[in-house]
Order: sequence, then structure tokens, then C-alpha cells
Amino acid sequence: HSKSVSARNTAGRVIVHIDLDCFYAQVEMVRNPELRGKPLGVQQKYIVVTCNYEARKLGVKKLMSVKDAKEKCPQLILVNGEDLTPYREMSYKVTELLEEFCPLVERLGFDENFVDITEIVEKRLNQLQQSGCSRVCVSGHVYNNQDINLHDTTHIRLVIGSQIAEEFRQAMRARLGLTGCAGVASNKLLSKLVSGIFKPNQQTVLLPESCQDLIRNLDHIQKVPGIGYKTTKRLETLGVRSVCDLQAFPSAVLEKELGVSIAQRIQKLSYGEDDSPVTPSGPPQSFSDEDSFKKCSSEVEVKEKIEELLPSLLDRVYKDGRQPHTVRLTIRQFSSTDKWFNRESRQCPIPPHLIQKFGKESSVISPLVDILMKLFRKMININLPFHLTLLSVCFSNLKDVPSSKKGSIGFYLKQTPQTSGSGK
DNA sequence: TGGGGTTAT
DNA sequence: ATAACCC
Repeated sequence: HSKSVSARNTAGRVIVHIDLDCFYAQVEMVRNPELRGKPLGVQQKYIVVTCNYEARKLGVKKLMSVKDAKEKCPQLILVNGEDLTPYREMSYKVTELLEEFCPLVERLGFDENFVDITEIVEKRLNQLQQSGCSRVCVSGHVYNNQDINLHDTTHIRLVIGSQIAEEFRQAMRARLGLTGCAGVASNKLLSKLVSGIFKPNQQTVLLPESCQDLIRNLDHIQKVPGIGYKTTKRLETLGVRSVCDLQAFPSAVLEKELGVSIAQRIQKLSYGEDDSPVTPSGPPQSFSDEDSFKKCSSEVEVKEKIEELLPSLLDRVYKDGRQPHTVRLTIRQFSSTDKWFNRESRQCPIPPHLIQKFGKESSVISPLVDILMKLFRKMININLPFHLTLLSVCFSNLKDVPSSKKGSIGFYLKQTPQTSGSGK
């Protein structure tokens, strides 16, 4: 049957999108169950970045200012969520749980995952057929309340997908105490769109006959994942406002306006077509830590901010086990107009002698500060006045440590060519 | 509007 | 190094 799987390959996949409910707020409620049942918001600086459903019932919205939120809802409990450590840890527990079922798990942010369950579905379908059982029951909602045709193998496979999605959600609830939504469909785009149809803690499966209905019911093109702010603006100047507009727009004109690659991709998206694979995320490609503030305008302050960011960041890198080979400094300069676009960065290789010391936390910090201050001076002339509102440090280009250099013993012992590097 | 992430050019 | 996208 593996031949039939590869023959279908992208044609008949079963993809599930998992989307946790108000993730940061849920994590806080798991950490402190006394918060359950009360209106709760998670605060970063003067923004309520997310809140639980009790708070939403009382009018609190995501990304609302703390001032507005307190006015709407004086009983609102706020917890500070500027340190992402608990959320990041829980996020990876979710991904790892899903990876127990199947290796094809792709993360999107901290609170979403795609899982390609085509092979699991195929196995269960074969078991079902061999046991002569023709009864299959959908789990959760069917988009549009569409009738299931039990003679249609595509329907059957998606129904089996809905059962697997249900098992994912039950496992997340039982083992991590988390609730979330799931969407089941034939590609990533559609699974993501359909997961949001019934909203907290429910799931929905999309059958192919309702695909056009789902995508065309999006009230704006920016709701299509993959079509962001910039592309939306450019499409607007072309008179393209709705998904239907984009479907009907002449391909040749679109290609000249946006380039062939983007044009073809987003026009396919407008039809609900998405052949991008579920790419296993694996370990992170980068580790960064940032802080925003009202004002930072002297070199000394910059150095202090960097020294604040580094220890926890280095700790994360150390716990990962791999060694970063690139370091980057990012800044945001104050500007009253155009508030949201002005970031610049400089990056450089980390000197090899420093890379090797990356386990020895404190010895690495002051040379790194020196490197980061040099990067800073490449962006900012410190003889002129400046006004920063954000600093960020990022380690990337992570490489596995060669096994011959692992552990303090192996480093000092001469390796003989025969021993394959265990260091003993 | 925070504090993160990714890939493409 | 930036620009676009995602949460």
C-alpha cells in the first residue's frame, strides 16, 4: 500500500491543524489553577496580549491596551507575560506530544501545529477494510453540516482524520491540561481555516465539496494565511479586495505586478489550493531575546540592556546543547510616524575560540558584549543623538557539537582513530 | 502593539 | 541584511 500512498502524495493528504485556546492565559491557569473561572489577561508592557474566555465575555480583546481593558473590565486579573519561558516550554511539550503519534509535525508560532496524518489514516483504513467494518463515525463538527458519503473514500479518510484529531485533543487535555481546536482537511491552508470555525475547544472537518464555500466566505483577502499586510495593500491598488476578486483576476497581470512566484502562490491559495508540505520543525533555528522600552539614548544604557538580555539567552542556548555560530543585534529607532517598520540589524560570525567556551556561561559574556557593542556602533553613530525603543539579541546558525569535543574528558584525551569518539 | 519565530531574496 | 510572512 505504500505505493498507493506515494502515488497520491500531495493529492489526497489528510492534514490536521491544532490551535490551542488563548495559549498564554491557559498556561497561566495550568500554573495557578486558582485563576480558573476568573477573567484573566496576560500583560506585556502596557498591552493585554491575550486573555481567557471569561475576560472575552466581559469585552476584553486580544492586544487591547491595559487601560482600555481595565475600563471595560475592572475585575480583570493581569499576570505579566514578558518572560516567555513557561509558554515556550509548554509549547514544545505540545509539539513533542504530537510527535509521539507521527513525525510530521510543523510548528507555527507557540500555539499552533500542523500534523500530516496521511499515513496513520491509511493504516486505520486498511485495518477497517480487513475487519470488514463499514461503520465510521465523524468526531466533532462537519463544515457546513455537509452529508458524509460513506462510499466516497476521500470522505472516509477525512472522517478517520477527525477521529485522530479527537485523540490528539484528548491527549493534550489528559497529559498537559490544555484545550484547543482542530481542523481536518486535505492541505495546510484549509485545515488552518477550518480549525477556526467552531471556537473554543472544538474541532471541524472540511469535506472537498465545501472547500469553495469555506474560502469564499472569508470576508477579506488578508484572512488568507500567506497573504499579509503588504500583499493586501498591493492587491488593493489593483482593485482586488475579496477572495473572489483574486480568483478572477488575470494571472498575467498579477504576475507582472507581484512577480511570478508570489502571484502563482497566492492565486492558488485563493482557490484553496496549497501543495506546501508539512515540514517537520525539529529544534529551533535561532534563539532570541528582546526588550522594548520608552527610551534608550546612551551607549551605557545600551550596554546595560544587552547585559540584561544575555544571561537568560545564553542559558537557553546552553540547555539546547548546540553551538551558535552567528550573533545578531537588532534595534528599533524611535520615529513618531511609521511606528511599526523601522528595525535594523547587524550580524557577525562568533569567533571560534568563543564558540568552544559556550558551556562556560560567565566567561563568554563580556567578550560577547564587546562584539554586540561593535555591531551597535555599525548602526548608530554614538556621537550623534539617538533614541532606541527596542533591543534584541539573536543567536543562530546552530551546529551540533562534534562528538569528539563533547564532555570535558574527551577534550583532553587524544583520540585514537579506532575509537569512534566516545571519549573513553 | 509584545516577544517571539520562519523562509525568500 | 532586509523584507515578507506567521503567531
